[in-house]
Amino acid sequence: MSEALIDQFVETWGAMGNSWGVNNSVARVHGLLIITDRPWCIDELVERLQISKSNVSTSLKELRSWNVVRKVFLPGDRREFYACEPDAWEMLFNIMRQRKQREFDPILASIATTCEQARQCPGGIAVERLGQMKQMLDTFDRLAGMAFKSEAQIKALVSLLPKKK
Amino acid sequence: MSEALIDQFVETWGAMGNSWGVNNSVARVHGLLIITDRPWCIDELVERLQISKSNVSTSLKELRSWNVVRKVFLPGDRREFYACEPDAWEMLFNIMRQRKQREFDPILASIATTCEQARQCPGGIAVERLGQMKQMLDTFDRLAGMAFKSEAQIKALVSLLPKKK
DNA sequence: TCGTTTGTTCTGAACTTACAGAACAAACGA
DNA sequence: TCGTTTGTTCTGTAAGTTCAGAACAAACGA
Repeated sequence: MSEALIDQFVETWGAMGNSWGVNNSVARVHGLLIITDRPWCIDELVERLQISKSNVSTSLKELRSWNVVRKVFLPGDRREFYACEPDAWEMLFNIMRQRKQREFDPILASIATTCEQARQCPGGIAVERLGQMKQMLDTFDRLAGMAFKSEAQIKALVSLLPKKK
Repeated sequence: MSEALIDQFVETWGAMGNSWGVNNSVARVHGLLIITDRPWCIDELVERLQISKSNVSTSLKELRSWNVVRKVFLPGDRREFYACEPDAWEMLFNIMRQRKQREFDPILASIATTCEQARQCPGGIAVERLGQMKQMLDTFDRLAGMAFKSEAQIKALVSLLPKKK
């Protein structure tokens, strides 16, 4: 019975991954590690999720690159086990940090360059609009920087929010 | 010369779309509308971006569904023109609202259900962990709700942030 | 040393997505 | 009315992604 609930969560997490550009297998592996809250080795994951070993292997590599999963060595077992980051907020922050670095920073840099060049030679370009965009992205950048630097405060702040409904 | 700068921005915006799960053509059309800050009709877009009319048409439809582009009628011209939302922050908020609705809310609902069911029958599932996840998503939900309700305040707040660097 | 266990990377087939061009539909003017 | 302009939807192909299985590599014990 509870197996079905696990599946339910794993599939939901997979769907979440899908809408956020994360490969389905990657998200499913992650979901399983989250919901069972214990280390799994590759073959167990293959068996449980019914996907190939290569797929599991690359998915775990990906998850480690996001700092949301780490290797765990269990005494007396040669196999490598994998466990997910135990703190949900920490997990979220790790993902956001990585995404920002990989997907946001280069774009901000590129737009800053364009903005600089446009100042010299306007032409058909809407310099004002470009500036507005740049300013918005800068603000985003600053906010993210602040949040990542004072994670603890953010979490504390969040915990003070009025409770649901 | 400035044409090249426009291209530069359009490609950057396209890349941004890519990393956030938005189709490249859609993002490029959007980028062009943003950076030139004037209404374009379909054939102009076809000509300028060198993509097919069908592609432009569906891209515009998509952009309208995100509330970031709207039809504009120019007096004395039968054609439909398209212009993007003039305020960058408004644009961002519109996108976030839509994405939350489409991609976040259903998942939160699904996890809430799982959470409820798990309370009744724990089994192999880590109820505590599931609760933690749910709580995090709830917080996110609440934050978003607050932000969307008091958009003006958020913008005001943001404008008070210490300036860059 | 060699065989076994464990994990990673490569390869091609299956599936999915993107998109140009064709077909179609609607609005307008003659 | 019919032809022209404008815009949308359909269809087949091309391009890209995903993933199982095969090949490979490394670590360990005998």
